[in-house]
Amino acid sequence: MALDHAILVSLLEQPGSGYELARRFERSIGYFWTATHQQIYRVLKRMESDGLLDVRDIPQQGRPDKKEYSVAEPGRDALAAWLHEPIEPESLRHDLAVKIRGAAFDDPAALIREVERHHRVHSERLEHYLTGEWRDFTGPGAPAPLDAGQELQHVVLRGGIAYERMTVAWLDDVLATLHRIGPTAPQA
Amino acid sequence: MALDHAILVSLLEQPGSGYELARRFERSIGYFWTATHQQIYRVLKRMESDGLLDVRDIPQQGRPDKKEYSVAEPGRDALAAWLHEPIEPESLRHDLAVKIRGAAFDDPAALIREVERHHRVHSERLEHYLTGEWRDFTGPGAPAPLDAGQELQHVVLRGGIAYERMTVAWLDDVLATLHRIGPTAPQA
DNA sequence: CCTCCCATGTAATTAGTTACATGATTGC
DNA sequence: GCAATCATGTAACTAATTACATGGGAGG
Repeated sequence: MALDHAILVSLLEQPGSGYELARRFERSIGYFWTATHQQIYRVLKRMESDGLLDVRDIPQQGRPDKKEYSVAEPGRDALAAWLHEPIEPESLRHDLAVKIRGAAFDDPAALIREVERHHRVHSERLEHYLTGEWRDFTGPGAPAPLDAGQELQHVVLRGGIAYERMTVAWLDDVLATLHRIGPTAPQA
Repeated sequence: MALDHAILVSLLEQPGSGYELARRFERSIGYFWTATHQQIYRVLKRMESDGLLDVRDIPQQGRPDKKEYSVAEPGRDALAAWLHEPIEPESLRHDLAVKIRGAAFDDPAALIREVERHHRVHSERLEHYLTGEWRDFTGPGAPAPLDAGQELQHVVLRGGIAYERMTVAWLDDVLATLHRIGPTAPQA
């Protein structure tokens, strides 16, 4: 149920509408948690009816009206409670690794294109993160010194950067391995 | 629906019972895909009734009888089809990162214990992977040269090792950051 | 005109988690 | 006697995905 908590954190950082949250889940928060707008609207509704969130109708001109959600006191308490209870170190779910092991029973060389595609995507994400880091934390326009919240955002971003760098390097390794084993007959 | 495919790969590598699969999902396959026995039994039943798997009843003495599943021809085809279609590079779901950003609205220092615990778990996983690598691929008892399937298993394991190493290093960074910002009043 | 952006949602389905349930054997 | 391992499952619930649905405004 960490989507609830991710929403609480995001709304504490900045109140906003379901649409805005959905966009954030494609960007900053989305670096370590994903959610679609359908899911977000549903959860917002539930959390609001549970009293964890407040809503305000905001009429707009030239665009549809929107509902701005913000965290109510009980929501803040719920987040604090979650922060104080331990969570399980999560395990990966990595489709591509399943594919790579599965390739032994098919043609490993046929995977090269797919791996190259993933390599491209992760390289782009890395570039994107690095640009954001420069803009928000390490470049000349960034605040200095950073406050606690910014330090925490930065260390999370550094985690994303480390992850993407590691992944790109591993995909290089995978490609080298696929080329090395070359075209082989699938195993029985 | 990658659980289906993970099961197909695992059963191609070695036929086995639901129980055995559940154990593998705590070990080798579990490094990059998780599943509980309940889920596995349900999916096995579905895949068998869809004709993707064959079952054989194996009576045993001194232990409960078991059902040994193996991949049928249509299952092999289904796996091959999946291997040839592109998948989305997956995004992370990282609870701890949510917690770290959330700590800005609570007491960051209270997270130190939790982060240390995660650090311990990931260090242990790293050790465990390295032991397995030595046993199966790089140590004196390992086969040489490796065949294509073993090469692919090894490169996936190297990915797990790289992931754990990266994570441990990042958690060091997180701990240093938490210590640096020290005890602070939560933000508005 | 067409597409993208803003903004909201419902409905149906699939996947995953948690709790409950049984029962023999092996080792301490 | 008690806990762990082997072996199988059902039931209830929660979470996530996919498809469908609407409608105005802005920009090329």
